[in-house]
Parts: sequence; structure tokens; C-alpha cells
Amino acid sequence: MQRCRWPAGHRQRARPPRIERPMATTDSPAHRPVDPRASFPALEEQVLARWRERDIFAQSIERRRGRPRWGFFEGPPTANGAPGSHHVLSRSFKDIFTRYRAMSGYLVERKGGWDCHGLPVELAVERELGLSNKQQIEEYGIAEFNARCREMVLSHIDDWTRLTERIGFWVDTDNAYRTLDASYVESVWWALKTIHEQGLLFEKLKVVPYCPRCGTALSSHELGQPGAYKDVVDTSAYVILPSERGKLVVWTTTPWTLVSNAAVAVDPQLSYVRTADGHIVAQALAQRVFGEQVQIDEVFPGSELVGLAYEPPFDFIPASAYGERGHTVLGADFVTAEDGTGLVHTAIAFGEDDFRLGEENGLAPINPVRLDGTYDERIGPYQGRKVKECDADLVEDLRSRGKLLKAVPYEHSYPHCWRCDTALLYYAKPSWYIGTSQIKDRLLASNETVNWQPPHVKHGRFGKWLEGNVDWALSRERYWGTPLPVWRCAAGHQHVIGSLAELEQRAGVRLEDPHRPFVDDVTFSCTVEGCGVEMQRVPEVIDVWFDSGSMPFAQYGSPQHGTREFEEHFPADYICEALDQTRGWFYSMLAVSTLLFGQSSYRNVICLGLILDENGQKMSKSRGNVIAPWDVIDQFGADAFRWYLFASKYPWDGYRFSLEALGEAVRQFMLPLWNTYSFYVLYANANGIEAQSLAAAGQEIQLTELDRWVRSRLEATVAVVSESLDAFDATLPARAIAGFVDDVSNWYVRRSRRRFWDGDPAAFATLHHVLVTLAKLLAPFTPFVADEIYDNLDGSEPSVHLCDFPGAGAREFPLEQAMAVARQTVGLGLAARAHSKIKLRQPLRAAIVVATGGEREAIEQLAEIVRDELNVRELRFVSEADELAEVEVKANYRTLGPRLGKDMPMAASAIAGLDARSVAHALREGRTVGVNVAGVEHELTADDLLISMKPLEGYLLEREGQHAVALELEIDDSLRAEGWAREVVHAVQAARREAEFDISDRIRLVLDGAPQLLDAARAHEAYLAGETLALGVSYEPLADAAVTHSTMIDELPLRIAVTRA
RNA sequence: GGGCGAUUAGCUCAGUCGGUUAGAGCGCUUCUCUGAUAAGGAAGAGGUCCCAGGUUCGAAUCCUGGAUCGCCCA
Repeated sequence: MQRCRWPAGHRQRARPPRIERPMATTDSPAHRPVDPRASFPALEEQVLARWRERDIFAQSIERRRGRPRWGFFEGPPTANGAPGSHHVLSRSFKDIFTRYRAMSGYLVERKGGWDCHGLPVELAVERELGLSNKQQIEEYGIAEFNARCREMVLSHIDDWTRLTERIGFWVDTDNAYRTLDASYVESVWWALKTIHEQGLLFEKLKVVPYCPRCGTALSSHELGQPGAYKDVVDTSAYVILPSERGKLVVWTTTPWTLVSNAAVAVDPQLSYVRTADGHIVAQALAQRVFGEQVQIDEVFPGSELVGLAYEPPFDFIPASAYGERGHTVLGADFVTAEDGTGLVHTAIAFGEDDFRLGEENGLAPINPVRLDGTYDERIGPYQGRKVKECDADLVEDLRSRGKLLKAVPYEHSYPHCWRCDTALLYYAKPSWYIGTSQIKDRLLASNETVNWQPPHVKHGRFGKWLEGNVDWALSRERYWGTPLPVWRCAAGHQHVIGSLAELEQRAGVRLEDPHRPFVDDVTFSCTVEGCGVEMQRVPEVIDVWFDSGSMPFAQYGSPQHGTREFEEHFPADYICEALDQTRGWFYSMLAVSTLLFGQSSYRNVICLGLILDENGQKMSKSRGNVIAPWDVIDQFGADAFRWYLFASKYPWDGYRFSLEALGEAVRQFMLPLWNTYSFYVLYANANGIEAQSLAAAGQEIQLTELDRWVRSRLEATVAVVSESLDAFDATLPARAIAGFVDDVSNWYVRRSRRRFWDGDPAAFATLHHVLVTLAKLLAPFTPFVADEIYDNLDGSEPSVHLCDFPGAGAREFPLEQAMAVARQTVGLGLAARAHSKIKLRQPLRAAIVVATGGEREAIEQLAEIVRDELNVRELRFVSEADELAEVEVKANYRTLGPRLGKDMPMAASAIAGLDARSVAHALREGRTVGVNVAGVEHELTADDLLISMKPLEGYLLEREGQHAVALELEIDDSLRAEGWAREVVHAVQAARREAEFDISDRIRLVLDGAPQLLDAARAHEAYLAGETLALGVSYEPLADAAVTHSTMIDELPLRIAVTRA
């Protein structure tokens, strides 16, 4: 086959990539032609079609049947909104490790899942229906409302599955679990019954953050939602409470709770004072409250105040209602002198500390606030008003009665309902709890078994959260959720139902849909012997986090169904979500499994950071800085998106995300990779090289050092990639691959071009092997382009994703080392050339390399490459370097520092004062060097000293560390002629380009101009003709009209005429 | 107020066990090379390694305190 040569700029253009396999006839090329300017998004769509057609994902699982499992659990997204770029982040990281493990020989089933319940869904439906409170929902009808919720939550599943497929996240969405399914709910019931049987499910009165608009308490997880805490300005009041001992001054930031003031808390250990005008506050705060001029009458410990009765701020509720100690001073451990007055207003129903103090002192938790957030009839004039809106009036009321010392605006961060933005009330009400605080030690023990990425989360954020564990507030007084399966009779007996079958057995009703309102209608007679009163379900549904935390068993409906599947898949080897799940899913997964099975449900977890915009701002609709995933995918493709996420940085600290950053990922990595691949295909096709013939030729091929080098580098890359992915690190291997692709593209291929033109089988076999192995390495990272390359170059499996992940083979360390030295030498030589201002096209007689020992051998071994890169005829070596450079000797701090300690600076200067040349000489002969430091003689070996070179004045030499390259700049006639010949070739190629000849056109060439140039051309005519595809070259005067191209070379004119032969 | 993390070139990020002159990519300037490339190579400019103490012969790295940013909690 004719060798394929053409001048620059005449590449074959834009043939769209075809996905259909060509028929394997002898006439058709071995590989589909590759468009060097392929559109990645379009290519990916074609690869996706191929995956669908060949059912690759299913095959990738089926082929591993019988192999050890590697388990992955999908944290279910709530599909009631469109997925964003941060979901691409988590789904890319979920995918890469599962794909890798599947290729590594494990059975990696990946069941998808959807989180369906919860307040966000209800709120979206409320908005849609124009409802704004629970009463309206109940009037509308719970059955219809929940039916709307069911539609709403399923409405975006298509968006999700489409994006999931498009970004190459292989997860089984066809058999995804849904938390709304009856079998799922039933599993959750089983879990709750089991927890109940352990005595850890109970109802208790507790102060909870309560949303009066939604009519429900919020869990601590919900308080952790973004935007829950907001800085607000409230009125803080210093209130005077007269007593026999003086006027107690209490401070509160929630004046609306003063109506049910029950007691005042003090620290018995703390010092308090009475001022000249009879106010009592903590000593440490007196000046802050009253100013620096305050006069103190008396100082006494807080314990003296304990038991003191005082006049309450309001008399709506009498002291007796609270009990014996109502409206008295109590000692407490939570009082500080940090802010306020050191006397703490206590309203039992409206604060956690208050409530606990009330319990300790036998005070009744009187709560005059209704569930809708308004005062009840006990608070006469304020009855029916929303409590927070009464702050100002209450303060005025106090002022008018002389009970207000002062009121000042107070800015603090206050929790709000994460969905409806209403300020929450801390409010005592009965709720259902799981007693997780009782199993704290077991939670901590479970956490010890988990490998966290990044590691600091384990004992940092997550570990600390577990140590401060409080009981899980489970119940929600809402509609669209897993119903709490607790039935109760009028006598107060309780029964927890653990399955639909049990319910059917008790009540004789088979529920198809276990949701409200249907489940509310099911009653049965009390299970307690001798009671027999009708039992009714309590009205609450449960926290959605319990749903998702139950997924390890509930996704299979275990234990009612699918128990075997559950046991096979539990626990997961790997889960991955964003950092905001520490107190969400990461916790619920750990807590539910520890409660039920005494262990964590996951062994390894990656905790991802947030995606910020390019300015480090959080992406949000209101800021208008959201980058939608489809914009990225349509412009750059999913591979580029994934590559950016894996390679640009470690994922846990978050991303500064922009389209420009994506473009860089494409330019830096995707294009060089693609170009290398398209280069291979172009020349393999042109030379009729096929994979089969390469394989057949296998043993006979004579590999060059460059071939062996790139293969060794490949093995090094394979090793790094598999070790890192085993350790849940995607970033390091991505960077290793990028470095390798750069080596292949910009060193191996560049250095080997001639061999590819000439059809050298060793070069083709090597690049083929490199590209196919690279495709396998890249399969978990960029699954589309990897599969395209594999399919076109190898294709012995239907997809690269069905291949085994490459295992690391033998490396040639000395050769890698030698090449590194040679490349460094080339770099130095090119720098010297740049300084010399002599163009690279001009050959020089020699480069003089300063190197000794192994380095010299390395460069000699690869001298051909170095000579060619530097365009010099000869490489000469100087080991002494004396005529080129001055040697310098320096102390090696790393070896000497530990030995010499504080004498190190003296030693360093003593060493610098040695005669460098003789030291270098001695070390070369293997002798040691003595040096006297502070009167002590030290013997220094070659390891203790660093020899480097300093260029002498007047030499053109580049150096780095221990070697250097100098150029012989004198250009004789022969060199000059060769340089000119190369310039002429360059000019003729330009002429061909201007004449718009086809790349393979043969030409006749006429040259005219300076005799020196023409002589040079004649002297190198065979070279000139070969390079430019000239069948004949003549030298004659050219008329202006005949000239194709004219130029000046070293200020000498050259005129060129080219015609098709 | 507490916890966790971050802070290195104009930008995005590396920086191993504490060790000589702190690196890469992008961007900028200049030069160069281009029979795959949107590329490659060389040079230049660009640094208070957030600040202040401390430990050490030696600190971007370890310790203490502080600042700023982010997240989480209260």
C-alpha cells in the first residue's frame, strides 16, 4: 500500500463517525475511520445506543454471576424536581467505583431507588392546589391529596432516568425500589415493630422545633437543611421580677414565652450582686447591664437565691398551676454569665433546658399555645393571636407596668421551617421517638468499622455528631408518608403492627395501599387480654429519613419478601453522597442498621463536597448562577463532565464549577486522547494494519526502546490506577492517566511518526496495545470514549465494560529512568537552542552533554532520540565538565541534618568552602571527604554531598542539577547547506498548500533564486524530492506568473513553482 | 457561641517523612516546531505559601493564638 504523505494543513476533513461495524471484507479498512474533530456529545449518544442494543449493563452483571459480590447501595433521590449538576457529581462517583469493581471480577448489582415521601412533596402539592394549612388539606380530602402527592413524586422520574443514563451512571432504574410501595412500607413497619420490641420506640412529651404552619415538629435532620438557620432581629427584653430579696432581672430573646414563665434559673455557684437600686444580676454581667457606674450593695452566691419566690411578669397562669415551686428561683447547670443577666427566664414548655429543669423540679409543662401557633383562652387579651407577633405588645405591656428594665433589638441565628420558611417555635408536645441515645455506644462502634473518605469526617463531623446523639424524633403529623404502625385503644394499650399480613389477621382487612387515609380506617380489638376495646391507629406518619435508612432491607421487601436478596447484599461495600448527608442518610443508614442488625450497613463511604459557581458562591436559582447539567452535556459531553469531576481536584472540598473549566478538561485531556486514537486509525488503515495481523506477528516484532518505554509507562499507570481505585481515590489515577496520555501523544507518537508512515509493525502493535489498555483503564472514568476506542480497535467483546480490568505487568525501571534523563537532556538542549537563536531546522555539529555514570549510559543508550530532537549530528560527552562549567559542592541537608543537628549551618559553610573540583574527583573515585566542624572531624560520603554545575561565562550551556548540555554553535558549509535544504522543503510544503494540492498529489518542482539555496537543494535533492513527493526537480529561472510561492531564507530569495505531475 | 474543613502565582490546583532554589495547567509576552492534534517545545513575567508567635540546625509542612471563607451544629 502506498505510504500516506501530505503537506501540513491537508488533513482529511470531517467524516462523521459511524457506529455501524463495517463488513469485514478485504477492501474495507480494519477500523472505522475516525473524525479528528468528532463531536463528543454526538458520539456518546451513539455509544449509548450501542449499549442499549447490546444490553451491555445487564451483561456486565450476568457475566459475573457466581463471582464474589461487591455491594453498592443507592441513596434514593427525591424525584420531585429536576436533577442538578451536583447530582451528576454524586452519580459519577457512584458509577466509577462500581464499574471498576465489575471489571475487576466482582458481581456488582446496582439497584436504583427513589425517595417518595415527605413534606417537600406535600408542599409542592399544596402550592399546586392553593392550600395553605392542614385544615384545608383535610377538607380537600387526604385520599385525594395523597393521590396528588403520588403523581407529583413520580412526575420527574423520567428526567432523572434520562440524565442517569446519559451521564453513564449504570444503575438499575427499571427495578428501582420506591419508598411508597406497599412492600417497602411493610418492611419499614417490620423495622419499627422490631425496635418497639427492643423497648426503643416510645412516645414522650418533649420540646421540639415545631412549625405552626405545617403543623408538625421537625427532626434535627430537617433543622440541618440549608437555609433553616437564618439571622433575624428579635426584641430581647430585660424583665424585672420583684421579690423580697430585690428585683430579679431576667433576660429573654423570646418575649412571647413570658406569659408562661414558671421559674427563674440561677447558677448556685455563680456570684450575684444587688445594685444600689435593688436589681439582682450576675456579678460578671452587672456592668454590661447597668453601665460602668453601677453601684453594688451586696455580693452573694446564687445558692442564696434558690427557693426565693418572685412576682411573675404576667399573671395569666397562677404559680399553683405549675406546682409547689412555681414562680420561685431554681438552681440549674445550664446558666452561664456569658450573656443576659445570669438569671434565666424559664418557660417549661418552650425550651429544652427549661423542660428538663421542670422535670427535675416537678413543674408542670403548661403550654398555653395552640398547635396553630396562637395563644389559647388562658392568655386573655392575646387569645387567638400568633405568638411571635405579640412580642412587641407584650414588651409594651411590661413597660407600662414598670416591669421592663429595657428592651433592645437582638440579632441572632434562628431556625425556620426549611420548606415554608416560618419561624419555628420550640414547643413541648408529645412525639414518637426512637431511643437512639440509649444505643450511642453501639452507633459509635458501628462507625468504627466504616472507612470514610475523606478520613476526617469519621471522627470529626460524623463522629462528633454521634457522640452528641439525641433520641430520634420519628413522628410527623402529616399525610404523605409511611404511617406509624402503632394502634392504640382508649385504655391506652398499644400494639405495633409489623406487616400487612398481621394487620389482616387482626382486622380482617387486606390493605392494597398502606397509606393514609385507608390505614386510618382499619381498627381491631385490643390485643391486651381482657381489654378488647377497639384499637385505632395513631395519626402520625414517620420521618422520611427512616424510610431511606431502611433501604438495605426494604428495597427487597425483607423480611416479608426478598430476605435472601437482602442477606446476600448486606452490608454494602460502598455508598457515596454529598457532605450534607452526614446527619441525613449517612446517619439514618448507620442508625437503622445498628438498631436492627447491630452493624453498619456500609463499609466504605465517600463524602462529596458542594458544587459552587466560579466565584465560590453556592448555586441557587435566586442567584441565577445555576449551571444545568444538560448545558454541560450538550456542549462538552458526559465524559468531559465526569473527567472534570474526577481529575480537577479531590471532591470533598467542593468545586468551583464553570463551563470554562469543562472546556479545559476537553482541551487538556479528551482531545489529545482522541487525536492519538485517530492518528492510529488513520495510519493503521492506510497501512492495512489489523488487530489480528498484529496479534499473529506478536512474537516476531522487534520492539524499539521507545516501544518498550511506553509499554513500561503503561504498566506503571495500570498499577497506579488499580491501587488508587481500590482505595476509593479517583483523582490520583485520573491524573496518572492524563500524564500517561501526554507521554503517549507528545513523546511516543511524536518520536515515532516516521515509523507509522513506514508501516513498522512494532510501532502499530505497541500503540494498539497502549490504546486498548488505556481504553480499559479509562472505562470507569470516561465510559463512552473508552468504549468507542475499544470497539473500533479491538472489539473482541461487545463492550470494553465487559472486559477484565488490566492487571499490572512487568516494568523496565532502568529504561523509564533512562528516558527521563534523555528527555531532560532534550529539554536542556532545546533551551540552549532557544538562547542561541539558531532555529531548530538548522542542524548543528554537536551537543556536548555533561553527565556521568548511569546518566551518561542512559543518554548514550537513547542518543539517537536526543540527537534527532536537538537536530545535531553528534552527541559528545564530558564527564569532568571542567571545560564547560564550574562544579559546586553543597551539603545534603536531608542526610546530614539529622546527624549534625545544630552544627548543620557550620557544616554547610565548611562544605561550601571545600575545593569543589577535588571533592568531585574524590567522590568519583569512591573516596570519602573529611570536613572539620566545630573541632570534630566528619567523614562525608557521596550521599552527603550534592555536586552541581555552574556555567562558566561565555558558554552557551543549560544546566539543571547534575547535568548540562552545551551546543557547538559553529556552522560550516555542510551544516549550512543541510539547514537550507530543510528550509527549502518547508517552503515547498507551503507552496503545495497554497496551490491547494491534494495530500497525495505527485508534483514537478522548479526552483529559482539565490545560488547558495539552489546548491543546497541540489546537494540534498533526494531528500527534497522524497519529502515533497516531487517526481522531478529542476533549477531554472521562473517568470513571475509561474511562481507558486516565494520566500526569503536567511535573506536569500527563493522562488518555487509546483505543478501536478 | 461550638465543631469540621479550607486559605500556596492573575485563575484552577499539586506539594510525599519537616530538608537545598515551593511546582503544574490555564491566561499573558517572546521565540520555535509542526506529513495526527483545538496541539507540542523553550524562554520570560508572575509568590508575604492568610497573619503572629512557638518548636527545630532547618517550617508551606508540626504546635498555639488570630483573621477570612465554606459547611455543620446551637
